[in-house]
Amino acid sequence: MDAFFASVELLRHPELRGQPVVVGGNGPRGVVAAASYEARSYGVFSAMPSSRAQRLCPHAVFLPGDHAHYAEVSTRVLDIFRSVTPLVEPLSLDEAFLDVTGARRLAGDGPTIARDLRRRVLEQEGLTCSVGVAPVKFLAKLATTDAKPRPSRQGPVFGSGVSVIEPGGELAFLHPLPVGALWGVGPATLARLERYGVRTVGDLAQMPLATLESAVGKAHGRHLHDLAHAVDPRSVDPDQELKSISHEETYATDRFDHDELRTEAVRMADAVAARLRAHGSVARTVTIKVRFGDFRTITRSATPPEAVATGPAVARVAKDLLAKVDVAPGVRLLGVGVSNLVAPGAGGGGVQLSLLDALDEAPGDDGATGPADAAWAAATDAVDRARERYGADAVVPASLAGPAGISVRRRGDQQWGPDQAD
DNA sequence: TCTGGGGTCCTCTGCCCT
DNA sequence: TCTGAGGGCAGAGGACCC
Repeated sequence: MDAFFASVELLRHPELRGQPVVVGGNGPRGVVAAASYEARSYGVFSAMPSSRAQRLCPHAVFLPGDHAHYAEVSTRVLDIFRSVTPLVEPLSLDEAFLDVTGARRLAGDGPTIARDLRRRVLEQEGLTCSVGVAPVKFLAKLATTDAKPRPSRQGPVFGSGVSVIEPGGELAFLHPLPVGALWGVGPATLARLERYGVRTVGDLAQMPLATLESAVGKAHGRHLHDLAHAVDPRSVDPDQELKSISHEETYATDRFDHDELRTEAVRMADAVAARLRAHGSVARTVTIKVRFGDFRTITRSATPPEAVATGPAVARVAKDLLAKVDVAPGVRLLGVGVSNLVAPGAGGGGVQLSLLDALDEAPGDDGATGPADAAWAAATDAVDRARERYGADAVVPASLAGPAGISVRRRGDQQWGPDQAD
């Protein structure tokens, strides 16, 4: 999708058409999530600090972003894709790979399907998208970039919207590109490759595999070597397994108080655990992430004997980890995550619950005393049902519910940085 | 200048066990 | 009993992606 979040906002705010529109965090630590092509012509791009975007384009309209709405639109667009082929692998809210090999008899060749999809997305959702057609995944991705509109001083320059790499034409397309265009070549890898005089993908293709492996590591080197020769054995996988779930937040001002951070950890653990249960999994590993005021970032993780799935259980481990962190320098960001996901009761990490545990420890409000998971199993189930019916804030950990109540942030509520008043 | 949130994958290191 | 090698695993961090 082209400038997806900004384009969706323009559908809701048609009066803003033709103006530079920026979606993202508006606070001092916010970043740009998406910029319309008008804004891009001023040098505003995704992931740029909002403060810088404001300096570059002071008359731009800044919108806070609405993750839930974008997810809804994304689901409808994916439905359009799935009407052509079941082999749709979403990459993010605004990108997906489609394997249309089996659809060609009914729907036409790749370029025909691409043009048809573009037309239908525009007709049904009012959004433009760009499509790359190629024999392998990473080339399709590069072709998509090639098909996208380009910002210019005079406004966006629209291309055909469809870029095709025919079988046999892979290397002719690939080798003139800058090596940074390859997936997996970020700033660090680029710097290393430049030391070897590698500028283009063609340069990379000529580099001996052993040299490349010693430059960037074995696995990464082999991978880049394959890509430079247009080799990409990955298939389109519509059932990608989720590996981890996390929730992190940057604060508008640094936090120094351990108790306050503990409460924050409980809130995040609750949100993560809710998503974990919605996914039908339990987790073996809990990780916390702490970013200090000087941007130094540490992670601490633990794999308790029993897998966890409830807010109090995740919070218990997170708080144990947090207790060992010196927060005196000031905490800019705190995060709680779970990984090593397994099915409930699966080997090596089922949630083994003991009645003695339940009797031993009275359920606390925030897991501070280590409430037994057994006692929480039925309650957690009820909490999930209540939230499903009455909203995410219907039931919250007691430690978070002050006299005036509290708004519990959920996924995407603060996707692009803290608010001004946060 | 100042640098979000949610992910995946890889590498390195230290520890434990054989 | 001690020591070193090697494998497996957990933990930590880096790099990268959208």
